[in-house]
Amino acid sequence: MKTEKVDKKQAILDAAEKLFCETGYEGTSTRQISKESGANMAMINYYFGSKEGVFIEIMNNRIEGFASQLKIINEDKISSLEKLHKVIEGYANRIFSNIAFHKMMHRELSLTQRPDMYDKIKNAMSRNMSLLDRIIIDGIEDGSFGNVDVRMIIATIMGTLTNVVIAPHKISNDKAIDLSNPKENKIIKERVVAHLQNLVTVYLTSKK
Amino acid sequence: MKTEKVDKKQAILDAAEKLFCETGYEGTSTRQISKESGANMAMINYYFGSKEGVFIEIMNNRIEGFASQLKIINEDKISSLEKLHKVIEGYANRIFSNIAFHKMMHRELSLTQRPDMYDKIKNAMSRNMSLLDRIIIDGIEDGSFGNVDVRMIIATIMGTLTNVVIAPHKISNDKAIDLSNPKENKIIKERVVAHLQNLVTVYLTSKK
DNA sequence: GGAAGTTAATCAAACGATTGATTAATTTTG
DNA sequence: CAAAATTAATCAATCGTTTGATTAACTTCC
Repeated sequence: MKTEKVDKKQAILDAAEKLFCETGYEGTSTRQISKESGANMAMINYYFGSKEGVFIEIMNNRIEGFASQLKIINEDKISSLEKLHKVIEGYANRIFSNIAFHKMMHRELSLTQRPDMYDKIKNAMSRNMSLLDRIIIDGIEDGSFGNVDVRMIIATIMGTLTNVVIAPHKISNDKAIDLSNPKENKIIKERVVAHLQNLVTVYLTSKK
Repeated sequence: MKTEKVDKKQAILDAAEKLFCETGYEGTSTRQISKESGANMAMINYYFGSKEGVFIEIMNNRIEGFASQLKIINEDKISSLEKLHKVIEGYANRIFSNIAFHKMMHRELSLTQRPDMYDKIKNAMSRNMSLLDRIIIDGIEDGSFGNVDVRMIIATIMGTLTNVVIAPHKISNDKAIDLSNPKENKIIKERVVAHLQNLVTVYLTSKK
């Protein structure tokens, strides 16, 4: 037997993330985390100090690999429009492969309380917004794009993606979309990416 | 002294809504509601049966007046594009005048649990989406609009509005937007309305 | 019109259950 | 054996809810 048994520390993180996503931070008890992970209750405080420590560790792990992928795009020698298309695709990939976490992030972000985590998430988002900001402004300055409200364009791109994964959508008039189904997930992701890429292309190049 | 004392029932609803918005449903205790409202703890169960009963009552009251305003628009004898512009404005007005509630709605909606309320909110949103759906499809059929992905347009409209009020935005590079300031609230609202109206106009009429 | 009856509203106190956290003892590991 | 990991038991605090009693206002009846 090599590493048949995963270490309890990771088991706690996995279980906690799953539960936080499903029932929220306040709605999840340490006993639930203990049960779900198979670890004794005391292990939570042993490894992470507190319930909030678990939450913070989860957020830090997730936020960590966030900026890296997108930064590379901005250094490519491609047009502003192509950059924008790539960013949209990159965002969509990230969000659609971690829908539960993305929901949780937005949920906990909308609480006035918990200021340290709030700031951390806010800063991570701000960094991404700045990247988008840079790309669009470059496009305007080099004449690729018309003169538009940059911040609102960003709100449209991020808002559309978030709305599709969070709001309850229906694909036809009766059947609800199930994004946990990999097939549907892929279809909807490509659909929203195509829509957004098309939308920004038409809009940004319309009033040059 | 006429009716100096406001009704306790309403005081509980007001206090609970404020607290639910600030700290979430699970994060708010009945004792906090009692303290904030000035009503005895037992009054919560006396009037509403349970803490969840308070929540349900709040949601019902808010959702109630939701469809009425928008329905009227669809019966106007104006073009599809004008209808769309009016709906965008109507939505924005509603959301921007109840930002805290709108945040709370989205937050509690993103929980997998609490199925009855979830369904209620979902249905209310679906009704609004159907209205938008109808307007855009009419526009496509009578040749006013090009052939676009209707559901994604709706996601863009609702997503943009939600993103602006929920995500942490900055107006310049350092100062954060404060939507609780009536002046800023009005400015940002008009800005997002102008952006969305402009966006849908350009996009929907671009490929006729 | 005033005593008797009825009602809704309000209260302090307590209920059992659950919360996050800690202890001290035990087992596992290197 | 010593350090690290894990356990069951327990902690005080807080949770949502319920209780029984009291107040105040309104109805009914003679």
